[in-house]
Amino acid sequence: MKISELSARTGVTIPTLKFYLREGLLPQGELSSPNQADYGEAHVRRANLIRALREIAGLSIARIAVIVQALEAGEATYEVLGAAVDSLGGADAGELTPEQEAIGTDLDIMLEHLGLPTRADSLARHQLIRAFQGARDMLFPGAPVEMLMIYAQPMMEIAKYERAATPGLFELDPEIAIERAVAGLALFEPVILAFRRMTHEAILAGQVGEPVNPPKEGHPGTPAR
Amino acid sequence: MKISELSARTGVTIPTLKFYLREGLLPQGELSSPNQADYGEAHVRRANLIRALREIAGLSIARIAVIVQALEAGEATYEVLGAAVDSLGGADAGELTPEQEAIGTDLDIMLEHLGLPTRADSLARHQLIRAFQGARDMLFPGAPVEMLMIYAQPMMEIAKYERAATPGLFELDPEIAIERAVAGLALFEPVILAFRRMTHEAILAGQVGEPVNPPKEGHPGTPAR
DNA sequence: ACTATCGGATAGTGTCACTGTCCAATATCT
DNA sequence: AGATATTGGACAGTGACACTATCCGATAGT
Repeated sequence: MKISELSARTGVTIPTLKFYLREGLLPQGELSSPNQADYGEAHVRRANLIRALREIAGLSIARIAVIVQALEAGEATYEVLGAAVDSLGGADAGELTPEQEAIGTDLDIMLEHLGLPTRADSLARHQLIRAFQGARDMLFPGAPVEMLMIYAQPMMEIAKYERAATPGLFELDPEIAIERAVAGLALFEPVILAFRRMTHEAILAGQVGEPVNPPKEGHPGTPAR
Repeated sequence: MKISELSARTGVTIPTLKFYLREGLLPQGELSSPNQADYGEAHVRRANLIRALREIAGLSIARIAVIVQALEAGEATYEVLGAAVDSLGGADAGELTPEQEAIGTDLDIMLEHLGLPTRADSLARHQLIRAFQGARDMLFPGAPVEMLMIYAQPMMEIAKYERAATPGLFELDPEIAIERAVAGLALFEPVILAFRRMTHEAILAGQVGEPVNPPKEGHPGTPAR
């Protein structure tokens, strides 16, 4: 397929597709003549992934490039997902202050209790440390990392449910599997945050304490009470 | 205090403070003479709030301005929090497509089951609809909104625990209470997302299925199993 | 008196994510 | 075959954004 068809299939304009090609987000098409290239389904999927990561997850082109390069390098699935995890949430690799290192030490203990191992070079860990420090200093000075348990346990549950909800993932083409894993990681983040925000708004409006109607049965999720 | 001291207290440079004053994010100081203004503790708190919303929550100046103007107008607490909820997550007020309206109808039913009322003009609802549509179309075409139950219930639980963890909130100066509520809403978002990302990475690395160590007892959060 | 700092106004900077224009070389239609 | 449209590629331009820099005349502190 030619670029105009790729544009029509994805809803991305031709100049923008050319920009993505230049930036290496989209692999080059196969040249059939000096000025004719052929694009395939992989390009359609990739273009959709890029748009989703940009518009829904809000990632910068530079961060998407990191993820895409990991994908492109044909790295092991968990390495690509590691790149995605590091890119989401937008922290850089700067050094931690001594105070942040101390938080990190406590955090590692908590993570071990939770059975949640962490790469030594995990940027997500840095992001977590910095975000916790910022939130704590502003809102709960001196609070220990254990206060994060109220977040860690439900989020781990969510992740496990999500994994359980996509059982056949690795029977797919590995490239597709990785793209789906990355997309799932990024695209449900706004959904998750929206529920928390809406709940807080409702609580403050005095409209939610305990649920008015008991939660439906049979749904996965946090068991009622 | 003068601007240089405000700068020293908050770590924000003087040109940036001047910029925030120009943009109306920071209220003007009290002029004691044509070229001397006096800033107080409220300015320190406000500057810290602005930096936190910018750097940790990643909000744009324009969105912070909306929140601050609601604060400034002395509106009721839940209205200010509503402005914050609408500003976080970065959706604009554009119209929904018919397909999105249909999702919205289903969503409203689900929210009612959950006992989670929603403002008619809630931008968070729009954000949720759009994010769900994007994620669904890319990953689970045709899936019903009920799939969001696995997110809704844990997030509602988290919000309720958070509220329970700050019992004295409204015995504070209302302005401080609102600032804390807004900050808490925004600043823990990266924390929440980090735990989900880290868990997915660990699951994919094959290191997490059921927790290696049983969760500690006595912690709030999703009960173990 | 004199240096430093002040508030305020205006202009400039760097980054980001596109977007526009131009070109010669095909492709496609008639 | 000829006319028209489209292609890939290079490169310049745009508009939004979040600051920074510079200048000014007026005070504050010593």
